[in-house]
Amino acid sequence: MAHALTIGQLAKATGVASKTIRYYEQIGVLPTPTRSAARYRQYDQSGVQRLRFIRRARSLGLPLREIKTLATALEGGRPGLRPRLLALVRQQLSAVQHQSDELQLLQQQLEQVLQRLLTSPHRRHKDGCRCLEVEGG
Amino acid sequence: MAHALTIGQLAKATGVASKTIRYYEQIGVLPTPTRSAARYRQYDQSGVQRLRFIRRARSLGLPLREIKTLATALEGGRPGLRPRLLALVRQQLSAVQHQSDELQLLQQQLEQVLQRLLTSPHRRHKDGCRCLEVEGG
DNA sequence: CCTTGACCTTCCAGTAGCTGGAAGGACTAT
DNA sequence: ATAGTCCTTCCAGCTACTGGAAGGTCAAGG
Repeated sequence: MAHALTIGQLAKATGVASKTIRYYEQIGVLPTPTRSAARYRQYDQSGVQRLRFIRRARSLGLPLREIKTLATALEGGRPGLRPRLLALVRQQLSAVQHQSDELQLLQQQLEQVLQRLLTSPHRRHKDGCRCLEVEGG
Repeated sequence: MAHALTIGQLAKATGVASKTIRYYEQIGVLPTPTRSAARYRQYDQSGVQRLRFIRRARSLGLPLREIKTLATALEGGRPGLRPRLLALVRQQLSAVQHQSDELQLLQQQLEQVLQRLLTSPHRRHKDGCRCLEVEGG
């Protein structure tokens, strides 16, 4: 095979650790590649493409379970990919917005705690430590 | 023992599942409680306090490993608690801010993908699917 | 006394997405 | 031949729980 990549070369080309690539294969997110005589994995450009797709999806926060479905549909050129992807992205977007709200609340609470720790006198905590208490917590 | 709570009652009082309480005990975040003749766990008000402290810390995103240290120091009334707590909270705050930035970027990327999915024509993906590509991704 | 149902006990296993390490084979350069 | 770096497999661990099986306990009702 011309231009066949070993797992290490694929790892370098994509910035994904070899371990992670094997793991993706193990759980079926990546297809099993061909092997050399010495049982080394051999990848080509389509392997690079697929791995890049997976990482983009991961970086958007999609779970591997979903990515597996998507990537398989993609490989097979099956229809219904776009609606599924659309639904997933929308869902992910609202999850992210929710998470963002939570994180903002968390930040406020942490700032509150920080202020209290900095300003309140050094009193003993006999009745349980209230030093982490927050409004609405 | 007067006012001894079973694990289920503690669970109700704090809103933490019994399973989780046993888990906290198992990893040493909660101390081993006294037992009744039938080996039922017996909790008192200090158990409630400590569990509440743990949940507040968890809700601030602190890892159980750190909480274990804090809670133990708290129990023993050991000094150096405040500086440690202060450091942890500051650290957590900056982690949260970082996460918040990432989340915001993620949101933009998702919106970008969503727009593309909605507006671009339905073309075939022969050279790998670029439908998830984003600026700076 | 016996049963029913809700509680409690322990232990084992699984979740998500990797990461680390051990033990051994393969390839390259000297 | 040997050193060093790659590759292989498998097993274990991480976080913070959660689910389930198999069995003991307790209070109430018939």
